[in-house]
Amino acid sequence: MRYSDFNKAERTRRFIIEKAAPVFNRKGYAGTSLSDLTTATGLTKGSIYGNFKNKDEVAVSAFEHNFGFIVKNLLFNIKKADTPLGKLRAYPMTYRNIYKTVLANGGCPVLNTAADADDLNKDLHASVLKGIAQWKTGLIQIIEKGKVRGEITAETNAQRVAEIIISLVEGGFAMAKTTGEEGFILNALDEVERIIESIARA
Amino acid sequence: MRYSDFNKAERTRRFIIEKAAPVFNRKGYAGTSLSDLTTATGLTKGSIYGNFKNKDEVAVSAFEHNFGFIVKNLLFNIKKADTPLGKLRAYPMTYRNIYKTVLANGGCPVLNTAADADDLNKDLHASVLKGIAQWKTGLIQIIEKGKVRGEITAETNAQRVAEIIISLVEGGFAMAKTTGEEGFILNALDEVERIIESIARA
DNA sequence: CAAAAAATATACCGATTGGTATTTATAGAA
DNA sequence: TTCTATAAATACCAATCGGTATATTTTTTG
Repeated sequence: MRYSDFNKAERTRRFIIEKAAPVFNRKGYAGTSLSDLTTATGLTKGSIYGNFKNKDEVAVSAFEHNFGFIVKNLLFNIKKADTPLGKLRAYPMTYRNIYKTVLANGGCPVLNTAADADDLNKDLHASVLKGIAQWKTGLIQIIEKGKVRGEITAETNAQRVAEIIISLVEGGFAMAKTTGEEGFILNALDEVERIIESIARA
Repeated sequence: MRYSDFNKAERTRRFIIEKAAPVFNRKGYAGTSLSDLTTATGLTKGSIYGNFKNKDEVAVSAFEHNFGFIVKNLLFNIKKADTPLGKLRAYPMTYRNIYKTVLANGGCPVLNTAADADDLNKDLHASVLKGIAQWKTGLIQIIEKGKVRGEITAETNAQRVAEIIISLVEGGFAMAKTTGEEGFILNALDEVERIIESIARA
């Protein structure tokens, strides 16, 4: 599946998304202007509007691109593990692998987009909600399977643990990005790992 | 210290900050326009620019106002407690008291402002950094005092615990606000309390 | 390679942006 | 209560905003 497998329009569309993604992630939806996009891509407004309906559509595509990068890495490591506990450990492991890249591109897209899209862009907000729900459901399903298989203690409240893990990772990313101190995300990931071991059956 | 204790300019300045604070917190720096501010206050641009140098100054003042609300509540409860452990417990306790108000005003100002100010507004970013540093230092000092007094185990890494607590609270607020599910912040606060008890000497 | 189709660039639109001089209204001091 | 200082409203500015119609290239197809 090389670039040449697609026609010009599709190639340009992908090119625009790739270039726009880090800009939206850093400057936010309202903070990113069309001229930011023409600068980032080297293309003109006409070209962008020939491939996207409007700025909203570019923003949603950019978010999905950023989110997709994280999901792709997560799935790769989750699939490699063959037990629920192993799959659960794949989450903090994956974030350890990619956190530098994520921070270099402006932080976690889920949190960044969530923070500024709530009141400004309904499509973008819906896309973020879908991402969070997907993340949470994935965690819950693995934990529940772990309980069934006896790897995880029966008293474990899967939803609760899932929400705590998500909050830790998002908060850790946000604080690490804002302060420039990687310790925030690294300590958060340590804590996620500690929580996972604490619900594992001895 | 009533409103009438201040001259007209000071009263108007405070009035503008009060009205602008929730708008900036919800729409972000770039997403809030001058016309948003004139709508929110019922005043004209001339009046706003008569009391503030520019939009940046209104934004910084609004952030400090929002942050001040949280700090005020925190300090009240911290002062009431007379032991380090009690003061530490005052943090999650305070957030439990005010989380509904915080969410109703658009979420935690630290996270909201951090998320969109990083690349757009240096003054605002500096103000957020100061707030986070203040929060973290406060936690560390209480934990260290707890270690000296023997209330908290000597092995406790104060900075680590402080960063985890902050990440949990910020992440919990962000996810609760975005999804509308209070469970995120409530579970995060539960976990903060569990962490505090886990470093308390038996 | 030529013609048709599709993609990109150019030039423009009204509306809104942050910001400022200037005028009018109000508050505070005598 | 009058005068003066100050605060707020009005009217304006150039620049930029998101978006579009049209012209020009560049692909793609026969």
